[in-house]
Amino acid sequence: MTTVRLTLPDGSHREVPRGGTARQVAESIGPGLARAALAARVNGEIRDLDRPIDSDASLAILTERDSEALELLRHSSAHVLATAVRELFPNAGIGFGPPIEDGFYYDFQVDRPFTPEDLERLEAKMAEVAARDFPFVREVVDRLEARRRFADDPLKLERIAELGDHETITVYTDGPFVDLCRGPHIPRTGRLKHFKLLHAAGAYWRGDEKRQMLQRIYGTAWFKKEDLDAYLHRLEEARKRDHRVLGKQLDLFSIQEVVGPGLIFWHPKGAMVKWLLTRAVEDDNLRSGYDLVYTPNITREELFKISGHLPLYEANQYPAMAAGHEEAEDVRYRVKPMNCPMHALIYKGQQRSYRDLPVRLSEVANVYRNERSGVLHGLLRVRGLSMDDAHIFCTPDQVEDEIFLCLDQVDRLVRQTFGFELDFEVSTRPPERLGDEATWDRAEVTLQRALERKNIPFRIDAGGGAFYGPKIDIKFRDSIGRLWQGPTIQLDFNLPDRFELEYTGPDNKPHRPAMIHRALYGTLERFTGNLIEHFAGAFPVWLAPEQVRVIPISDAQAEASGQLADRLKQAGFRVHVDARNETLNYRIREGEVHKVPYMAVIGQREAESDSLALRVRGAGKKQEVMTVDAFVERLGQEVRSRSMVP
RNA sequence: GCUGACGUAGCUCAAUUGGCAGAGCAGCUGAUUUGUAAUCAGCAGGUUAGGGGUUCGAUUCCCCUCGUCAGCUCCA
Repeated sequence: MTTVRLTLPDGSHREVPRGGTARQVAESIGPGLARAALAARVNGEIRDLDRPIDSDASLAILTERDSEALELLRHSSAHVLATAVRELFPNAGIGFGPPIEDGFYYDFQVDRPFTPEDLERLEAKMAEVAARDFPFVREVVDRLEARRRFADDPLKLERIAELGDHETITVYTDGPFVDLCRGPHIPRTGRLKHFKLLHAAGAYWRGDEKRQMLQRIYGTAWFKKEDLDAYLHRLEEARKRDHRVLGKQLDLFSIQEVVGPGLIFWHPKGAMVKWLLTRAVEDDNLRSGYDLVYTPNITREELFKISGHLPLYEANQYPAMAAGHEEAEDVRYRVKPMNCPMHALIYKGQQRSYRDLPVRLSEVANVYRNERSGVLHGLLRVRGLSMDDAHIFCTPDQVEDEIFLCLDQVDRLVRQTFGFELDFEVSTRPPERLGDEATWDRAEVTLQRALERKNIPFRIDAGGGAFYGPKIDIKFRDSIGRLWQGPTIQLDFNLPDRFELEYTGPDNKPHRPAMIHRALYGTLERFTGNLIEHFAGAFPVWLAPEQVRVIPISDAQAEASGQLADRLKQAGFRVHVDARNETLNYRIREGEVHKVPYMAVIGQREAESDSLALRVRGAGKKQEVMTVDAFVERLGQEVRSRSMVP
């Protein structure tokens, strides 16, 4: 009898008969490991514990301590969910059921959508399936057999038809349920103990909105009860930092039903944050060699025909408006969804020499996009956007340097200033696009090479580019982990053609410039929303709408408090006095709840000594008494350096 | 846009099988003059998102519209 030699992670070796399993190895090491074993990593590939091993290999036994095991648990949980669904809804069609971050989902084709009561029943049924401790059994089948087994399930048949001829088709059985699945799985359903079904929602089959809508059930699963509880608690906590909740509590912004969804009212405090952010980016732009421009909010729609926005972007634009009084009736206007055509016109307005390039035009501009109603989301997805937009016109061989400049700005203004972790993605050509293939090839390569030269890791989002060019997208996470695109750097070799932009080269001949669209924050709306969640509403002092709240202990210090506030205002700080007829405790609490960075408490001692008792946000009772001059010095330093305090 | 859930005072939430719409906070008035996270009392606050229907009677049941939330699709 032949054996295979297995190398364990500690470098030791085990021999098992050819066709032996990882489970046997685990058993030979010890009963504890045998009980804990969930799967195996064989030559780097995760496999079922009971899958035979046919040749010498490296082998690691996976237990719940391995992160891969959690993914397996969730994938198996999805199968258990499907098992439960088939028990209660025998006719349900079975779609996809993958593990996802923190959980899993499964898509079903059912006669009616799932109700919250259905989810309760399904959860109970899942517990039952888990308790019966069915083994997950892997089986290799040929195409004919696969078709036969899933003959009554068109969704599965569609997937079988897509599998290549050389691909191994496997099915997994747990108790009464059989699924077409690549695996691997945990050994038995009994390992599933701590799970919860979270919600149901519609989801298009194959992610295609032209196809039928299936019903998706989301759930979460963990090895330990503490982990499940901690996760559910984390979801609750996240709700508290939701920018829509904080926006109301801190009176930053509102959205008014009479005016319409996706249109933001910036209240005084939110407007201050937005203004400070705008100043910061304009400041950086001017220092980085950009010029500032302002362009119209509406235009004859001819402009968007030239640019190609019509008809390619028309679904996202507001419909045309009738002509002004003195113009012919067939002249129609559009509100602008983007600034690029406007900036292209400024470029085109004069003869440009290669000596003038790059021309960098920046504008924090309001644009309006008719986003579909279901996608709107607080500040993170709106219809009226303030873009910190800019367009760079340069020679083709300046492109890479200009992209470096943009990446440096993003690093300085976004990563360093706010401590955001950045997540880079290159989005390539979409199905609906302008321009020829060679141009797209060149543009996509340019972007990737720029990131590689900067040693910035990135992912590829195939087909995610704009209609006029590929882009580097940079994403943020919101309070519950959803990704939102912030900064974007987009290459465009198409608009220069459509507007026939030119510069005169050293050869005294006309050349076509390249064009880069770029936004550092993305939009002020989305960026501010992300910032609110990032700081949980507690802005660093340079960004806080109210930096200092002066609190007299009693009426006797009201005048001294007013004078202190005036001095601080003269020094350029944002200050309010809270001399309301309330207890000191009440006013301190208000200041903390409203997340004011500093409270300056003025009692008799302070009033007499030109000093203040400083209470720092979040630091509790620990107060510091200092002179007014010392405080002004400290505050000024913190604001100038945009330091992340308190 | 699609699927589902939801919409009660400025905010957070109650209201039994369809039977007079309520509380806390915020607001206003008064008392209190406070040394670091909610002083006390009184007053006021509503076309129950909007419209239609069923009913003796609708916050409650049905239909339509608008909006919000979650997900899908789309996107900064």
